[in-house]
Amino acid sequence: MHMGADCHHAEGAHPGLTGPVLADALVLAERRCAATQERLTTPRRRVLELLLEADGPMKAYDLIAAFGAHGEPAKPPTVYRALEFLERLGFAHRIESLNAYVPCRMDGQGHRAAFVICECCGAAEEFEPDFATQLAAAAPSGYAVRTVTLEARGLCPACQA
Amino acid sequence: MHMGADCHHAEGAHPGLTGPVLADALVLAERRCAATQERLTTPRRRVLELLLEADGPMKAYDLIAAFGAHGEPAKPPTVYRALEFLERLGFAHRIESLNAYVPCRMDGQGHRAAFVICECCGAAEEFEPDFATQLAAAAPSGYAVRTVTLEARGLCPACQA
DNA sequence: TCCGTTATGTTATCTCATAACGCATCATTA
DNA sequence: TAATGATGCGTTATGAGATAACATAACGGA
Repeated sequence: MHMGADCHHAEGAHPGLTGPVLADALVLAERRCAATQERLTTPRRRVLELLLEADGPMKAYDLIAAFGAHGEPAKPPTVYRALEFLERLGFAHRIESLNAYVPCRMDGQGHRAAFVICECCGAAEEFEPDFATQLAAAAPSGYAVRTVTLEARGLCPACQA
Repeated sequence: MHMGADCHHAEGAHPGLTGPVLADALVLAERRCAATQERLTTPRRRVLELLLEADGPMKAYDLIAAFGAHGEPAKPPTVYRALEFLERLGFAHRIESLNAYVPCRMDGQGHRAAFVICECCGAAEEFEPDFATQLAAAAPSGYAVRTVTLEARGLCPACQA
C-alpha cells in the first residue's frame, strides 16, 4: 500500500491475500481462462499473484522488482504484457490517476470499473457505478460513449477519524 | 490534435483560437488572475496561449517543443510548473488517460471537469457532470469524496458517420 | 531599502512505458 | 510425425512523461 507520508491510520479494506484464499483466487482465474481458450501463463499468473498479495495498488515497477522468486527483477515488457492480458480479461484494472494497478474485486467480467482512492492512506476501493443514464444526459450531445473511467478521491472511513 | 492513425474525419468542436478571439481569452485570464492576487507570468501565459491555440489535447512535450517563439524548446520544469498553475486556477485540465492537457472550456472556476474523448479523431469535449447524488450512493460506504475524475471514451458525431 | 516570498532558470535524474527482433511454445492439419 | 501459423516470451534498447534540487531573479510589504 502506498500511504501518504504522514498517514498514521489503519489500513483499508483490502489486506493482501495469502495461503488458501490466494490459491483459490488463482484457481478461479485458471478456470475462467480455460473457459475462454485463454492461457494463464507463468508470467501472467505471477503478476496476478503479486497483485492479489498486495495491500493496495501496485506500480508497474514494483511488480517488476518483486517478480522473481529470489529477488531477480523481471524485464519491463514481461510485466507490461502480463498487465495488458489481465486487464483484457478483467482480472486487473489500471488506475490512471496513480499509474498503478489493482486486482479486480468484482465478480463479473466486462463490468465498468470505478474507484475511490483515499488521499491519506492510499487505499483504492473498487465499486460498480451506474452511469448509463446520467452520462447519456450529461455528455455533449452526439457522442457514442463506449467506456468510462471514473476515479474519485477523498478520505476512507479510517482516515476521516 | 492527436488523431487516430486512420481517422479521416473532420475535426471536432474546438478548432484552435487565433487573432482577436485568442487575445480576448488571454485578457480574460489576466483579469481573473488580477482579481485573486495571482500572477499570469510570461511562461504561464505562453503555455495557456499554446493550449488555446491548439485544436485538441496537447502533450507536455508538445508544449515544451512549441514554447519558444523561434523554435527553441522550453525546459520541462518551465512547462510543468505553468501547467500546475493553470490547473490550480482552473484555466486548464489534465486528461489522465491521455497524459495530455486542454484549456478549460467552461466559464466557472472550481467546477468539476469531465471529458468525452473520441477514440477516432482524438477530440476531447469537456462537460459538466452531475455526480453528487449518484456518487454518494454508488461509492463504498463511508468514503468522503472530494474530487472526481471522469473520462469517457467513444466516438464523436463526425466519427460515427 | 531590507527582507521574506514567490517564480524562474538550469542540470540532472527519476519514473513509466513501448519498439523491435528473434526464439519458444502450442494447436492444427496434412 | 512434420510442417505451419499463431501466440507468447526473452532481451536490448530507447522513447515518453515528470520531478528533485539548487541557484538566481523579481515582486511586494514593512
